Amino acid sequence: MNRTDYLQAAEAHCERRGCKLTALRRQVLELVLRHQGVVKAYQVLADLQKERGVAAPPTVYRALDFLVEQGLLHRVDALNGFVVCDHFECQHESMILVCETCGKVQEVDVMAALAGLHDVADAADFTLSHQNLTLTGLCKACRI
Amino acid sequence: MNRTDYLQAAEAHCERRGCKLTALRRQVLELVLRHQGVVKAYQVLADLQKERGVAAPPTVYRALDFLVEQGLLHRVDALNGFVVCDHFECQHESMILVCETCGKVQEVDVMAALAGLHDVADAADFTLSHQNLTLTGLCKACRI
DNA sequence: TGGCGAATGTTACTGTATAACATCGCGACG
DNA sequence: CGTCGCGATGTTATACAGTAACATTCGCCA
Ligand SMILES: [Zn+2]
Ligand SMILES: [Zn+2]
Ligand SMILES: [Zn+2]
Ligand SMILES: [Zn+2]
Repeated sequence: MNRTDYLQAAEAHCERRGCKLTALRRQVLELVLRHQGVVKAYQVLADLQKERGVAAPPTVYRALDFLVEQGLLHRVDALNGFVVCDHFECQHESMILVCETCGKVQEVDVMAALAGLHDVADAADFTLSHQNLTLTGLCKACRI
Repeated sequence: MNRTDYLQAAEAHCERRGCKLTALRRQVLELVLRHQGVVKAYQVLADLQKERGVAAPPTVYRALDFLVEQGLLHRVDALNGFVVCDHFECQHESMILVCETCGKVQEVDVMAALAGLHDVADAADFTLSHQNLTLTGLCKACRI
């Protein structure tokens, strides 16, 4: 899916969910899309300032929070960052693989594998919510 | 295992690994042990200041980093915090369950369940390192 | 047109983490 | 005994991350 299609789909997605991808939110989403991999809030803020002169942290945090809420981005706790989700339409829990060497990030589907974790949690009398797991390791290129 | 035994075991553990649980590191570990559940670095810093007057962030961060390195603590990224590991002797990957309501934390053993995640990562040409997963949900008490 | 609620702007602050450099303490070695 | 080296700790300053609180604007609807 190219960037334009993505943004259009994202807008429709928000619409369906009863909220609006405003100009600002869209702009922030575009800025995140321009990077590959994880982006930090203050990087987005800097980019935003380049485009519109002034901008303060709450502006970008509010937009990022919104986008995460809508499932367009995932937050990556281990890196204090955000990644674009390219299958926000389907209901899923995210599993994000972060290469320790090059920092590259990929999201994989993990529904099945999570079953095992749910079992373990059940055994501990704990009800899991939706997860956003970040796993670290080595990507193909860096494994050599 | 009571606190004294724990500290003694921790010291031996470090010794075996070729490094030393110095007085400062031991003091920080004790401070973490005094809390149940997740502790934040700046909480430890405040406690440390109460005990020895002055202390700056690097002092406590260095000690915490050391303890994590030795496997005595796990870092909980999602909360910017740390928890004591009470089975640091055995080789394990941690899975930490955090209740979204009361904030209570428990670590469970998860070796088996991780097999599924390793399979998924393999399929994505990714070699997992040791993991420190944080899963959120509701604990027994808060599920009602 | 006026009023309401959501979104955004603005200021100021709290919390989290690290860089860089100074100093200390202690064992190895001549 | 010095003194060299090195790991641990102290100190200062700053970078990075996130939020509270309040002001203002904007778009929609009565
Ligand atoms: Zn996703
Ligand atoms: Zn890599
Ligand atoms: Zn553990
Ligand atoms: Zn609970």
